Amino acid sequence: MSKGSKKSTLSLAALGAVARRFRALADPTRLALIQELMQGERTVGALHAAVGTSQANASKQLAALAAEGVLARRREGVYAYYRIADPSIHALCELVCDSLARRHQDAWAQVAQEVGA
Amino acid sequence: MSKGSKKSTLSLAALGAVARRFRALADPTRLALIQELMQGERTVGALHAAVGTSQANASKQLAALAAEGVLARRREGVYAYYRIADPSIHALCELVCDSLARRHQDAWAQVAQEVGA
DNA sequence: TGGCAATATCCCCATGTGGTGATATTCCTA
DNA sequence: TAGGAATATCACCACATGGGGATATTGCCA
Repeated sequence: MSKGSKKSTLSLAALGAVARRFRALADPTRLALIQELMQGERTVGALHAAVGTSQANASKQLAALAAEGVLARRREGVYAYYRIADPSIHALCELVCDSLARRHQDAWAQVAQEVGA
Repeated sequence: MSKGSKKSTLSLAALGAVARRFRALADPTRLALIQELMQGERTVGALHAAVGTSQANASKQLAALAAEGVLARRREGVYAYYRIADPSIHALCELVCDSLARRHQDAWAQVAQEVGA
């Protein structure tokens, strides 16, 4: 079980940590919250209004993202301002979006080819 | 509901697709299978032995990853060879690993600072 | 201090899903 | 063609989790 010997083989614990990070991003509501935060710091109220979910759910999902280190929270009086804490989030979402776009493009091309043939 | 006017705002459907892609990577067993496949094409038998899960579960998880476009399958007689179909997987995992490593490093630094103070 | 607004937490439910054992399917070979 | 090995599928269970309503907590202001 000593993991460090091989060059890039991760232990089960490390795989679990990576999985939890991915799981934090594996929900449309949380992605919508993150997308809103791409434009800058926002309060819980503004976020739950923009995303269209309940205040309770927005607070819960934001807390989950903050617990995973994806977001950071700042208190200012009654307001709680959330912001993106992990700069890699941008690159992650871009990578996935590009991959999905290419996949859809390929699917279209294949359909066109089949129809044309 | 039509929100496509802004430049980089994704629709709910698009967010769902991105979420499903992330969800495919949000499991330690599936990540272990992918990690094994980083070294090249493998059969289901070799993968379930290397990862340490049951044959049924390995087959199910591999099928799920293939359905999401992450993996591709090739039949050769009785054997089913799986391989990584989406090249962005490497970059995705590297990004997350680097981010987690930096986070742990920062946590250590903070502990050291608190102890030293 | 009383009241209101913003946020977090608690309880509950419905659904999704990882895992397993048993079974079906498919293909090779003797 | 019969048997066996590799893979996929099915039925099922246990559990995690997204979501909502109600409520608690906190801080501001009149």
